Amino acid sequence: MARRSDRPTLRTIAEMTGLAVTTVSRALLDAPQIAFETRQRVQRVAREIGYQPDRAARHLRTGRTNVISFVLDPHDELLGFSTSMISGLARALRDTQYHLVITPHFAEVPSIDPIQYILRNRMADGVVFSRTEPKDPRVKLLMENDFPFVSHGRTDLGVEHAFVDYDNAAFARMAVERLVSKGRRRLALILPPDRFMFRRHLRDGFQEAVERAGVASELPGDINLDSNAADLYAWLTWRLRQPDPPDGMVCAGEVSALSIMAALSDQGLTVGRDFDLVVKQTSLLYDEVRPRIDAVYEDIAEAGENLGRLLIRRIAGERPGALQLLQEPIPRFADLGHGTRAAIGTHQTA
Amino acid sequence: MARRSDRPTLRTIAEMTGLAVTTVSRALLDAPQIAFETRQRVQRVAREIGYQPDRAARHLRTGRTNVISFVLDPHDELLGFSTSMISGLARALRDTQYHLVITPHFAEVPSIDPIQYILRNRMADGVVFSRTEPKDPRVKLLMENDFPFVSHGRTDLGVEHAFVDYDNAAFARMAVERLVSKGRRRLALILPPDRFMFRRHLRDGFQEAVERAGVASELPGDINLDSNAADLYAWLTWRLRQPDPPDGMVCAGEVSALSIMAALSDQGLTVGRDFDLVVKQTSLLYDEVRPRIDAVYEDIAEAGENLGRLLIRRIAGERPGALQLLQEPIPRFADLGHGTRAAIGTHQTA
DNA sequence: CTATCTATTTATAACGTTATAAATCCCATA
DNA sequence: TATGGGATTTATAACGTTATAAATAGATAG
Repeated sequence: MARRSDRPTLRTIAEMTGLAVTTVSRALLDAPQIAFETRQRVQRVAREIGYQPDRAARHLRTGRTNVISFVLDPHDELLGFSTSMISGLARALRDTQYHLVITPHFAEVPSIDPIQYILRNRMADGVVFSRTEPKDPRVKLLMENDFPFVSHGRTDLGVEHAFVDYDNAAFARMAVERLVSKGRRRLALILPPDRFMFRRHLRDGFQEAVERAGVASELPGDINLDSNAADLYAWLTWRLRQPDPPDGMVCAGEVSALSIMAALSDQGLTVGRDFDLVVKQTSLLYDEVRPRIDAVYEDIAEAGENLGRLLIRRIAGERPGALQLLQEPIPRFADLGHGTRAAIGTHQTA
Repeated sequence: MARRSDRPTLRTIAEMTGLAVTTVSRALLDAPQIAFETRQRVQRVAREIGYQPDRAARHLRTGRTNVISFVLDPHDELLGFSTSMISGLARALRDTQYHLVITPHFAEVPSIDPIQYILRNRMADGVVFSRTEPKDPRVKLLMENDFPFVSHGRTDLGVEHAFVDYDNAAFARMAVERLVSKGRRRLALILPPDRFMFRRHLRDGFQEAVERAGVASELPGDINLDSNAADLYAWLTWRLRQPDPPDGMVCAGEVSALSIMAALSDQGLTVGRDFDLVVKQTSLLYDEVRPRIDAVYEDIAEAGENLGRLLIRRIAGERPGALQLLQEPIPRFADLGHGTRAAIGTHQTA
């Protein structure tokens, strides 16, 4: 490891140029009151010797960490959700002063813990997190502490805060309309667990659309997107044998969609002929799945990029109310021509 | 956000107790030369007012960040590999002075970038990363800078460095022996891409075991674990129609295993009757897969925990040569009774 | 009662940076 | 030749911590 004295500091540059440390600092910060020529010279020398400002000293002096933290939820890690999110965040932070640092969160502790950790230890200047709840305690805590954040998802707290959300209600409406247009008349909806805010949006959009279309609908009681794959499979297998089984389904999770397709296939039903399914898709991996299913795409990387951009503006002091974004659903319906080959999941033998 | 003055510092405690700042610092650090009674009093006051040492000031003064960084590889994110790893690392760091911070790495940049980033910006006191290569440039760079690290995987650089690795050769031997004991006589092996070190271990173990057992073997040329799922499916479908198709297979990735099973099923082959498959498994998700397949488990969380522990000892100055660990494979063969129900993947209708 | 030692506490300085206020320089103006 | 003023540079202090050296108090020995 480079010995302490090896690392160039402002003082090194000051000695090399014969200027005062203060002048060097200001020259590098593009502060006013520095002669153009001086600035040039200082910046050139800094570049030549590979000067890198000391984060700790900066942090100590300015109170700013220049770090933005993303809370990594282990539930989100399947199928590259987090990868896309991180990739989008990094894109937003590129060419800014901010570093991206990821704070892990563990399923066994309350969701507020990583936030408290960030606040207590001054790990960052702002934070991004996912999976909001209607009365999200993280949002409460952060607002109390006047700490900048942008949540991925809305809340029902009656306070204005910065967020980026996907228009799940629009997704559900779009899905229902698609199924109805394909002649389906009894639709089921698989929802995320109770505690999440986006469950409401999905349900509201779904209800609204089925009522408008005048078709029958149902919501399984105990089965949700976080259920064990086996439970979902078992439930649907059972349900398909009951009277008036659904002939169309909306599902907001792609892993669950695989279980649904497995159950359908095992019951002798062919998707696209006896049954239709619209899935919310966040990865491109499942473009490979056969039979081809209707999907509505949610661009997580774009969400990440927007979250990053808004957070920077929030840290700069903009009003939270002005930093709210709703992402539009993008249909990738099967007949629009996506995907190419069968690979994962249930295959048709011809 | 707590105003600067709100936050208690050593000075706050010094004023409250009437002691000097230095004394307070030493009392909290459990340094020698402090009266027992003084130490008690200081620590009690610190606890009462919720004193939290300022990381930046500490870092500036001591040169230590008290941070350990894990480089998050997007390739590893599928199926909870990273979650398990992070969870194990966090377990190792609990009740130590160290914070865990995750540094993202992106597929489009060289693997050395995040390491360089950590070094340049003094992001951590030590680093853990995965997917080593025989001549891994990260290992070289870190050794040159005498920067503490433990790699997940070995290298072929001829230098002693700290690592935790899974005994992939033993896994491959175990898999071959299992297949042979089930009567298989023509075995194929699906390997990771060329550049990874563990490809060699897998191949060596496989070769050794097939030679000892005297059975036929083959390795597909262009197909590997990072191949597109569709390519693997297509290759195997083609291969099964050629002369002398394999009747047993070893696969070191669970996602690929699904494609293999899909291809087998689509060719009318039943795993367990016409064909056998041994998979290296790192998640428990696929306990649900049917037909039941033979798996050998790799405990990633345990690897993470060991990586964390060894890294702390490395930072404390222990010789790298003394910090090397090989993890033993754990068989989870189907007849040992794991898993319960069909759910994801290819299902048998009867 | 003074000198010496030990136990404990404290003053000082420094890590590298930047905010503030003060100083210097150069030139134009009176 | 002063004088004012804008442009530029610099000295000083501070962020919160800890390493080092110095100081103090109390106890023991001579």
